[in-house]
Amino acid sequence: MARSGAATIVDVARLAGVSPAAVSKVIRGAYGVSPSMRERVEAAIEQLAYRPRVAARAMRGSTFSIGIELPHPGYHFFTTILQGATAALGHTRYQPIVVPTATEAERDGRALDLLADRQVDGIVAVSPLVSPDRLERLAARIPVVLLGRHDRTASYDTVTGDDVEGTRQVMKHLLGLGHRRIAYLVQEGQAAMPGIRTPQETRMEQYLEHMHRAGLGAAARVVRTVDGDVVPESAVEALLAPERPTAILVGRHELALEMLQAVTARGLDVSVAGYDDTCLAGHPAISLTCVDQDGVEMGAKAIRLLLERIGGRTEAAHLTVEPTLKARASTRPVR
Amino acid sequence: MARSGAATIVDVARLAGVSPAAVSKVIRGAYGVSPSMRERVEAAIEQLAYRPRVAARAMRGSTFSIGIELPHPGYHFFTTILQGATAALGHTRYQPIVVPTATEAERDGRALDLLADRQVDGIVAVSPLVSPDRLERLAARIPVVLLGRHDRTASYDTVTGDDVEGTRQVMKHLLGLGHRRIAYLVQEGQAAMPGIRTPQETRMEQYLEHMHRAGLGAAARVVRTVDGDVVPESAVEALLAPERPTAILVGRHELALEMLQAVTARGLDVSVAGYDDTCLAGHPAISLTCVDQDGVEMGAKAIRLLLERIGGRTEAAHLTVEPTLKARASTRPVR
DNA sequence: GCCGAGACTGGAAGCGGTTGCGCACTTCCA
DNA sequence: TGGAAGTGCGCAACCGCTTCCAGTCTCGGC
Repeated sequence: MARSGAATIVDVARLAGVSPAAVSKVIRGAYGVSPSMRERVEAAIEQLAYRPRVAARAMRGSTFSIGIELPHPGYHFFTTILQGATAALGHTRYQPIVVPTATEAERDGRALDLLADRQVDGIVAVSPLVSPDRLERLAARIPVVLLGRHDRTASYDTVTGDDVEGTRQVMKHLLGLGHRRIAYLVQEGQAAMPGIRTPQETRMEQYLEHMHRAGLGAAARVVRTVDGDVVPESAVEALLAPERPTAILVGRHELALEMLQAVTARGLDVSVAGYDDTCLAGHPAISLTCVDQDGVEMGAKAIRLLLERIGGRTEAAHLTVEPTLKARASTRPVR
Repeated sequence: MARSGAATIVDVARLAGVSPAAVSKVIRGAYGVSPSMRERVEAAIEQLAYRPRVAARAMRGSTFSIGIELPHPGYHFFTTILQGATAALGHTRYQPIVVPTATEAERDGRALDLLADRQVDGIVAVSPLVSPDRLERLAARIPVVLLGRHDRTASYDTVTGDDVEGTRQVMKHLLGLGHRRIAYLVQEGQAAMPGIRTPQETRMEQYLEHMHRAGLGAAARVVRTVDGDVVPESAVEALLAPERPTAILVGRHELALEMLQAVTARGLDVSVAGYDDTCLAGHPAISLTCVDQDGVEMGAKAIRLLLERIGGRTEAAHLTVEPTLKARASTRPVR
């Protein structure tokens, strides 16, 4: 036994009367072990409660772990992706490890480096704000799947909600209800990253496009809010002052809930629609219309792509997940 | 350069014209390096974009990582703890890694083993359902802090919400509003683990205690629901049938929201109070009365205890976080 | 001028696994 | 019966970093 008290592969080998190399083969299910040896080794492993150390394996072999980079664990949509991913990993030999990017400073991809330092076998990243060339460099060494990126590259795979279609649906819905003065609320910092097309940016562009096509280009109005959880009073005022829109489309779920609250609190008849669904959007007391992206599906697809890459696929894959509009009480016909 | 393309400590040493041992000392900030050597080494590190591999460090030294075991990332309260923990880790040299326990099967502590296999320097676990002796064994090897455990042991630290005080406050609130027929809704599987005192169990006991003391022992009524996110129709029926209580206390936030929804949908005048606060509980359209536990504070305290342990403390510490009652519209005076 | 203390620095031995390769032993076919 | 092919297993060399320890160099005090 080593000093730490835990058994090593040598202890197992000694007890089973075989070489450490043989034990290694057994635990990896590698070729070239007789049933009798396997049996003895497995008994020894059991008896010593042996567990291979990930670090030692990583020195030469594989860590059998998938790194998931998750910004802002408090956002419901992101945890949905996480659920899908961990579920998809369930019956494989790979383990998920999550690195939360808590601070703003880490959003630049530092968290991805941390995962690379851990020599994970693949990375699922939800970071929309990392520069493409940084990702290129990373993907050259480790399989990487990006979620929600609209840039297509050969070096990493992507899984993206169809923001064009989602925006089309919700705009059609609002226009169909008779709305003409429709505003768009977007999170600052999400709409203007050079070289990166974030989902919120795409949605905003599509919003403008649809307004234009409906002959409402002059009525289009984009309000930006700071990067954070709350809609500042100034943005609310900007939107709800007289000459206000009759409907507001919001780029991110949490902000939509806030906006809806602000509208309700003022007793105004302004429709609000958002992106991403949660159980609370469906709560009768809230009933927020939104474009539902299937996060579980997205997480699962990301893992599938990653495992394919690890399995040897070299050409890039780009998957799209179709959103569905959940029309609820927060959007009403214009009076 | 190694085959993987990334620089190793030897590459840095060669470029800087020093020994690998010297580089190691520089990156660890260890004693015994001259300013001039440090300078050269740092330049070489910069030039090669060198990053030490966690696995190799783990072989002899420390991984500088803290493992956080997080059940059910979708529950808001848990992610709050995570936020507090990662924030507290912010300016240390330690990195958080999160292992989500997605499936029911993993709740028995398997996730803790996975963290141990990674040789993390410490573990924060939110798992209420792991047996104490399993934790003892783990804590003998690695510093462990448990959240929300009411069992006090010498081998691991705990951070716990004061469930006695929290229940006292909400019961006083309900009794003060004139409620007499108060029921308690608890998640099955949380209230009857041998040898483990879960928060929900403690709250239930306190509820019964307060009912008794108020001379309402006969009116006390505990309804159990299955272990999951939804309150099954049967439990709702059991609670809301004629002869129903005038107030319902719920052991977990998500269930309280559901229960409130069921009550509202039926147009009944039944007060509902829950545990844990979220921004949505405070949403005017929902306005759920609840006992607010400061998850950020709990996460931060857990990290502080862990760092103390890593720093050498040997005697156990048990911290309590005081909850505060957020009285809202979901609890009203009994008619 | 010598010596001991103190400040740096590097050599080499691990840490616990994996892997390439060779050896011994069987089996198969001519 | 001989040799080729195949199977099962172990030796030893890593993987990249840390740590122990010994060696060198400097410097001040006697």
